[in-house]
Parts: sequence; structure tokens; C-alpha cells
Amino acid sequence: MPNPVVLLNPVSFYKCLADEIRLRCMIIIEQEKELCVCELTQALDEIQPKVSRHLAQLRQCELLTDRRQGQWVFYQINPALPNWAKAVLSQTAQANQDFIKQSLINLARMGSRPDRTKICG
Amino acid sequence: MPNPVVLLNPVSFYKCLADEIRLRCMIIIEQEKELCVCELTQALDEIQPKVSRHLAQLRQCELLTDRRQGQWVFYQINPALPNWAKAVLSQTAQANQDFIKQSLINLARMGSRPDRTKICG
DNA sequence: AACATATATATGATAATCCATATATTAACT
DNA sequence: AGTTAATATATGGATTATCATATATATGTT
Repeated sequence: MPNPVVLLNPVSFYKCLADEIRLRCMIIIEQEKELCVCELTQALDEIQPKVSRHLAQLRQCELLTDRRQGQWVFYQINPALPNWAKAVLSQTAQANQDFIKQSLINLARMGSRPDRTKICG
Repeated sequence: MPNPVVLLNPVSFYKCLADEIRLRCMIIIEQEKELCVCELTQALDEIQPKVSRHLAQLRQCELLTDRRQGQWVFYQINPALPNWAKAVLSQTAQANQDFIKQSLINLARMGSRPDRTKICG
């Protein structure tokens, strides 16, 4: 069965992407499939409340979904986004690798990342 | 020969799209190929200085190019935009016809639109 | 098990910064 | 002169950052 698709206002969609931190989050989550707050905090080299607030906004606009696993909260791209928005995100990610290069390095440097063993569909 | 391609920061690109008036402008220009300020003013039903200001921003960020023909200034999508940005714009336009529906009606209602007889490549 | 401590995340409150708008004016063209 | 477009300034509103704190979970000790 087809996913129920989110009704997405294009202006609020682009408002979400119109911020350095939020756009980085979206792109590296797009790329890594799923990341938790502490990983994002490290990758972006920003303080935790700042990252958390931006994630909250992305969640509220339904660009991201979250799931808690133990002490961690993992975020991923909302699978119910309309196709045009998914396309925008993936093309933006593909064409702007430079933009997230340093974040991926920071992420790779991170010791003892939480594992995702209990991913339940 | 291939167009020289604009170097485009993704955050400023999305900041440009993160406003109702600017996004409407981009989408109807995308669709109509070329529009002048007075047409846009009418289509969006907004006062002229407001529209002009937003167009100036879009021009400054190189999302739009302008050409003067007599008393009119026509705007079109910058052909030197990178492909990913062009793709984002056309997909956004295609998937959000509702968003510009009223603007197109206003535009169609407009009497004596300036013609583009002197379009020089 | 009960308790204390540590880690991860979210949020309230406040201050600071940025952005859009309105009005008035100026410039460019016919 | 009349039409079209751009800009300057001031103001109000929205967005953002930060600190301190709250909550939830996990770990360690007795």
C-alpha cells in the first residue's frame, strides 16, 4: 500500500532548508539514513540545545521523524514526504557534497557511536 | 560551448525560496519564461516596491537575470544556474500548481501586457 | 532492589539578531 | 508629463542563540 503522503507547504519546506544547521542536518541524515542527536551535535560541532531546537523544528514541519532507542533519539527523513520534496533533498545532497564534507569527517572521528542494533521496522 | 555555471551556496539559494512572494515569482517566471515587474506586481497582487525589492534580492543572488526593453524590465530564470538548482525549481513548479493558481489568473486578467517583440537572444 | 550518578535530549525564558514591510522619494525611459 | 522600476529609511515582527533547567534512560554501588 502507498504511504500516506504529508501535505507540505512549499514555503515552509524551504524555510526549513534556509538555515545552515538545518540544511546540514537534512543532508547528512539523507546520506547516513539515520543519526541521533549526539552524533549530529558532534558532526556539526554545535552545542546540543541549538541542534535539538532545529531538529524539533524539522520534526514539527514533518521533514524528519524520530524514534527513541534507549537513551538515544534517532532522526531520519520522513518517508511520507511527497516525492517532489524527496527529489529536492536527494539532488541537493548529491550536488553539494562539499557543503557537508567537514561534518562527515567530524562524524567519522567520533568514538563509540551508538549502534542501531534494535532497529525495528 | 557550455554555459559558465554560477557558484551557488545552497543555504542562500533556499533562503531565496523561503518567502511567499519570492517563491511565487520564481515559479511563475519558471512557467512563463519571462515576466516584467508590472506583470509580477499584478499577478501577485502586491505593491510595486515590495515586488521590486524581492526581485532585486533574487537578481543579486543570481537566481534571476534581467534585461531592459524600453520602459520595462523583464526577468527570467538565470540560465547559468547549476543543474541541481534548475531541477529543484522545475520540480517545485510542477508539483505546486495550486500555489500559483491565483497568480496565473490575475496575470491572465491583465489587460495590455507588454509584448516581447524585441527578444534578442 | 534501592539509591546515586552519569549521559542524552528537550524546553522555558530571555536577549540579540535578522528580515519583511510601508512610505516616500528618486531614477530611467517614452 | 507620464509610466515603469529602484532605493532609502524607519519600524515591527519573526527567527535565532544561549543559559539554565527538566526529563528520561542507563549504569554502578551497596
